Amino acid sequence: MKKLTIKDIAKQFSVSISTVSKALNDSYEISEATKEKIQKYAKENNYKPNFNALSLKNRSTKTIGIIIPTMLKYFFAQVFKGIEKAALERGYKVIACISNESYNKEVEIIEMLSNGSIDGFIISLAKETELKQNFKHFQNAIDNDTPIVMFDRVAQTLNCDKIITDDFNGAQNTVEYLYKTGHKNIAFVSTMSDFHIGKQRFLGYKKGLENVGIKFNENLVINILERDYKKYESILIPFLQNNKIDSIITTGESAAVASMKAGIKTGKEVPKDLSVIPFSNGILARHSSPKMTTISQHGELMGETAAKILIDKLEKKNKDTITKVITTDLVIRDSTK
Amino acid sequence: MKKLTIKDIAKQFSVSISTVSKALNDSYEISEATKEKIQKYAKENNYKPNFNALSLKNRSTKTIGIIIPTMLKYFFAQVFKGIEKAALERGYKVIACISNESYNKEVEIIEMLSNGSIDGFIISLAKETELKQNFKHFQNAIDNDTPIVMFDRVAQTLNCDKIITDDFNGAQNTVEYLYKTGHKNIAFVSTMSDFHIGKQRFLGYKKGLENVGIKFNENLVINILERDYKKYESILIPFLQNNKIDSIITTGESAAVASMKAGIKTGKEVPKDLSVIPFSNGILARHSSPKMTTISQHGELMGETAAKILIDKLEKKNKDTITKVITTDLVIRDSTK
DNA sequence: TTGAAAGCGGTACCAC
DNA sequence: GTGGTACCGCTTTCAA
Repeated sequence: MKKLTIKDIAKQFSVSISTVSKALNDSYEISEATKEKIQKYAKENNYKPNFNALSLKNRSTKTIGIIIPTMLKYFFAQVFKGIEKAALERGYKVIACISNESYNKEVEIIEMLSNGSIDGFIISLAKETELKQNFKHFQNAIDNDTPIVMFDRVAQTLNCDKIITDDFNGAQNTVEYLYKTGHKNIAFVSTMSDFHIGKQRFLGYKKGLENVGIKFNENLVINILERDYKKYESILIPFLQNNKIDSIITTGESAAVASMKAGIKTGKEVPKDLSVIPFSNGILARHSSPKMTTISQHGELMGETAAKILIDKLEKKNKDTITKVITTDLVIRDSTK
Repeated sequence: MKKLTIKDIAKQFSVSISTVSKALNDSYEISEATKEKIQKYAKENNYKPNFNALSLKNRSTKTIGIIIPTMLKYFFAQVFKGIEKAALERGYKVIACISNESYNKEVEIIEMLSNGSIDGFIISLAKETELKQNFKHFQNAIDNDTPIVMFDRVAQTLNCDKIITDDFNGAQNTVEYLYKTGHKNIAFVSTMSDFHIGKQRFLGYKKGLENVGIKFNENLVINILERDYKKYESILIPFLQNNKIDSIITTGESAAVASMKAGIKTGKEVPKDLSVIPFSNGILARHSSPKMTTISQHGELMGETAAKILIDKLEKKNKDTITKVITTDLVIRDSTK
C-alpha cells in the first residue's frame, strides 16, 4: 500500500492539488463543504504530509542532532531522556549519535548531519576533542547557521549556548558538609583530571578546604586514569594505607565503589571510619552497600534545558548566547556518617 | 552563510544545473576539465547535497527509527550502541525515541515518524503494549511498507523480523551449572513474570530442574513487581528465611543485588552459603561485592544484528521474515561457588 | 471558491 | 559534452 499524497486526494475528488492543500490547512479560501469532505477523506485514509517535502519547502526539519560520547554511562542516558522528552513536547525529533570519545567520529557525524538533516545540535565533547581543544568542526556548523548547545563537557572557547553543572560549588559544599559532620582528613579521588569539569571539581575541593580552615595536603589527592578502571581498588588500597583519611570525595561512581571496597580491605568501616561521596548520577550509588551519599547532577534536567534552549533559538525566541548553570544537590544516603 | 546549492555552483561557472549534478556524480558524460573544476570548487566550499531533496527524490531517507522503553537500563543502552554503530557503518542515521513503557507514547511515535521520516523501525515493546497485546499500530506501519525489526520484547503474533535472547536455554543451562557445582535448592526470583521473556526464563528454569532430576517446588519461586523495586530486599528476606535455599537465579540485576543483601541479612555468606546469578547486562554485576556471575545477554550484538537485518530488508538483500536467536553466556564471577 | 504555476534542491531522461 | 525539463510532495502567490 503506497502512501497517500495530496495528488491522490486531488484525483479522488477531481479538484486541483492546491485546493486539497488549502483544504487540509483549513484555509478560509475553501468552501466548508469541500474542506469537510477532503479532511474527512484524508483522516480516514491516514494521510500525512510528507516529511521531506515539508522540510525542503520550509528549510526546517524539526529535528535535533545529538552527539554524546556514550550512552552507557547513566548520566548521558539521563540527559538523553531529558532531551528526547522536551524535544517531543515541542514537536521535534532527535537523531542520536555516539562519538565514542573520538574526535574523528565527532567530525564525521557533524559532516553527515550538516546536509539539512537537522536544524541544530546538542553536544557533549568527546574526550579526545577536549584534549585536542580543536573545535573547528563546531565552528563550521555554527558558521553555517546551525546552532549548537553544549552540555557538561563544553568547549570553553566556543561561542555557543552552554549548560553546565555547578562542579566547583558542588565540591566546595561537599567539603564543608564533611567538615561539619566531623571529618578532618578529606581526600579527593579524580578520574577526570584532564577534563575541565574535573579541574573545576578539584578547585572547588581546594576552596572548600580553605573555607573551613583545613590546610590543603596534596598527598590526599590522587588522579587515576579512567581507562585503568580495573585497577582502581589496587591503586586506592595503598593510598588509604599510607595516609590518614576519614573521608573521600570522588569525581565518579566507580571510583567511589572502589574506594569503599579499598576502605573495607584496609580495615575501615564505611561510614564509621570512612565516608565516601561521589559526583554521581545514581545507578550504582543506589545499589551499593552501603548506599552512597552523592553529589547529584540532575542529568534529565540538563537535557530538558538544553533542548529548550536550542529550540528557542531555532524558533528565534531567543537571540542571546547563554550559559546556564545547573546546581548540584547533596543526596544523603548511608556512606557518610 | 547560506548553504551552497547546485544552482549556486552552476551560476558560478555559467553552466547548467544538470552539468553540475553530473559533474559532481562523476558522470562519463562530462569532460574531465569541467568535472575537475566543479568538484574542486564544491569541495572547497563544502558543498553537500541536500538531504531532504535527495530523500524526496529517492523516496528513501537512510534513516532508522528506534522505539525502546527506556535508555536508563544498561541493556537497552547497549542495544542502542550496537544499532547506532551498525547503522552508521552502512550510511544510516538513527532517530531514537523512548516509549517510557507506554502504549500511547508508542502509537504517537509511530504516527509521528510514519510520514516519510524513516525507512524502517527497530522496536522493543513497551510493557503496556505487551500486556495489551495490541499491535495494530505496528501492523499499520508494516502495511504501509515500513518494515519493523523487533528485539528482546517482541510481539509474538506480529509477522516481522525478530531478534530474541535465548532465554529458555539461558535459564536451563544455569540450573544445570548450579546443580553441577553442588546446589540442590535452587530458587527463581522474577521481576518480569508478565513478560513473555520472563515466562521463557521461568520455563527454562523448570526444564533445567527436570533435566537434573530435582523436583520443582513452587515455594522456591517468587514473582515481584518491578515497580516495587524499593521493597525487593524486604520481600526477599522472609523468602530466604522460610525456605531452604542455596542458590538463586534472578531475571534482572537489581533483584540479584537485593538477593545478596537479603542473604547477608539472614546470616548467609555469598557465595559460600548462597550463590546468586542474574540475567544481566553488566553494570551492577561488575560493581557489586562480590561481583556477580551472570547470564550475559550481548545487548550490543543484538543491536547490531537488528540493524543489519533491517537494512538488508530495506535494500532488498533479504526478503524472508526471520527470527534470530542470540545465545546467552554464563560469565563466572564471584557470586557463585 | 478554485486552479495554475513557481519553487524548495536535487536526479535523470532526452535533445542537441 | 552540455543543457532543458519533468518530477519527487508540498506551499503559496496570483489569476480566473
